[in-house]
Amino acid sequence: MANGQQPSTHNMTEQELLRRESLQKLRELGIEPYPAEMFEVTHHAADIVANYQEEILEDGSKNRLNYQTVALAGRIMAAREAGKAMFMNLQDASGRIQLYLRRDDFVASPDGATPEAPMFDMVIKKLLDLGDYVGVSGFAFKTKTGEVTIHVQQLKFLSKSLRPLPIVKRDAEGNIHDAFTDPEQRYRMRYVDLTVNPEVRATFVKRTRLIKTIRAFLDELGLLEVETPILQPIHGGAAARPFKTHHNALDMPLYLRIANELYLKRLIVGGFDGVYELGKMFRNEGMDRTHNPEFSMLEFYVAYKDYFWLMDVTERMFERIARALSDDGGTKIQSGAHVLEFAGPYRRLTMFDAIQEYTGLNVETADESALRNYCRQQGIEIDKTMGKAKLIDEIFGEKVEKHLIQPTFLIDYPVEMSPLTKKHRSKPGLVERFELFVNGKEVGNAYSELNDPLDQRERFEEQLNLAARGDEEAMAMDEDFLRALEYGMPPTAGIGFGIDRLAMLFTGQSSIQEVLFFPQMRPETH
RNA sequence: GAUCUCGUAGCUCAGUCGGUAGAGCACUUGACUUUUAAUCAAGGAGUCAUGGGUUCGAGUCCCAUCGAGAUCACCA
Repeated sequence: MANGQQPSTHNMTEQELLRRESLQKLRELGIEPYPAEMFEVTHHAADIVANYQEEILEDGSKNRLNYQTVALAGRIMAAREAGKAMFMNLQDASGRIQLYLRRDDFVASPDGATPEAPMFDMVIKKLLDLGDYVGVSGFAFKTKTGEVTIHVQQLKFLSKSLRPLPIVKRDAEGNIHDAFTDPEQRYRMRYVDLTVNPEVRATFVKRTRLIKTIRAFLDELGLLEVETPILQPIHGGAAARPFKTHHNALDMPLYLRIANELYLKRLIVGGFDGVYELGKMFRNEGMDRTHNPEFSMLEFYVAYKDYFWLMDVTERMFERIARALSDDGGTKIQSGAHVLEFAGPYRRLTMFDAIQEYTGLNVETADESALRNYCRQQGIEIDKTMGKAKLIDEIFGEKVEKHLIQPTFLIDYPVEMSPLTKKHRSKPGLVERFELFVNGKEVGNAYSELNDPLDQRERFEEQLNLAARGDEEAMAMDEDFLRALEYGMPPTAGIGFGIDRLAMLFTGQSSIQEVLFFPQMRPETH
């Protein structure tokens, strides 16, 4: 405690009290449980386990060939006493390795051992608890059961753990016993989750590899990584409700960005050929297993390109991600019952053709009332405010989306739903837009960007009409963005991906909370 | 936001018809100098999420609140 107060101990559990007593006893013995000086780590558990070598001599004895002097640091995760010897499992960032300690090795230990409190019997056997961080030094060997083990000659406390960790055990068949599984506790105490559930750690390592792969790909493509404002005076670029805040010095409202699209396009106006941003977006909407109020997006914009070019680039990027994240370096990813193939080219299907294929309905020739009848007949929820474009979108969402398992580009959307997208070069009423669907879910959204400033102004005005009719998600007029377009933006292709969704896809997780270290939670009540 | 399910020891979970709170691991004490879900013996550990109600009596039945999960609605 900062003010030197002792925390009250009256509502601590038995085990917490015992650990505090152990801490006190260590101090009384002159052993500092939280030493300041660094501990020099020379090796990591996984490397030793993987690379230890020994040879059998002619007389049958063994000769250890490497790791004769090692120092490791980590948490003690298991301990098995065997008389005057002891086995422990040490867990460091690389994995686990077994430790072997003998009483004889600690009889004359310089580390605070006294006749009244021998290092082994008193300190190691009694005052060392599971979860403590220790530094150990010794040599590697193989036990007679064949497990690579560190024969510990010195042990140093690095940090005492005052709370018992959940004990997760794994038997010889690999079955996990007493796993720490309660999602609430796992998300609230991710540090505990990461400590005891190695597969959770592996998921997050994969997430980072996903992001690094994307960065490398886009850097090689020659795009410039940029940062744009998170606090925006006008929230634009997407249809969503924002978080609102207030800047005191300027005495003005600000919004946490729901998208960065309009800023990235300003940079294309400014003369950059290609830019990308990886960052957090914030949307003040409902939460469920695919939505968190803050989430990560990748957006990139490239001048002189169109949406066909983006489809090619997307195929190459996804193939590379798959190779980086699959277990075998291949392009296939197992996801539930499906094996997803990320080697391109992906199927390209117009929205109208997709609906025709999966419903038999020709939405191009059907009029609004025919679509309404179809929806009613199929039990698709609709309301009176929905125009033809919205009805088509509803039919697609209900009847088609779930069938798009293998990566599929769905192309050419009605103009009404895409206020920032260039009109189709040859199909009236449509825009040059695609969404990428994988595993029945949308993972990316792209288009040939609208760069006609007069057309863009009309689209914003249509949005204002929607807002006037009560649409809380309609976009606001952004005069500065229009001014930028009036100066001239080259033809540009742009695309956005939900990074968390990609992380879920490539790690086989069905909840966004499993790919966010700290998903949003209601406050704990004590 | 709606509906359903759940909340019991540090962890994972039992708890029958409403009748003194249970197990395994973890913890404590003891035995064991190559064990490994170590084993063996003994022991301790609980505001049954919180607050009300019904009842002679509530972990159990009822109501409210808090938290979580699932499904739906909205969205990426």
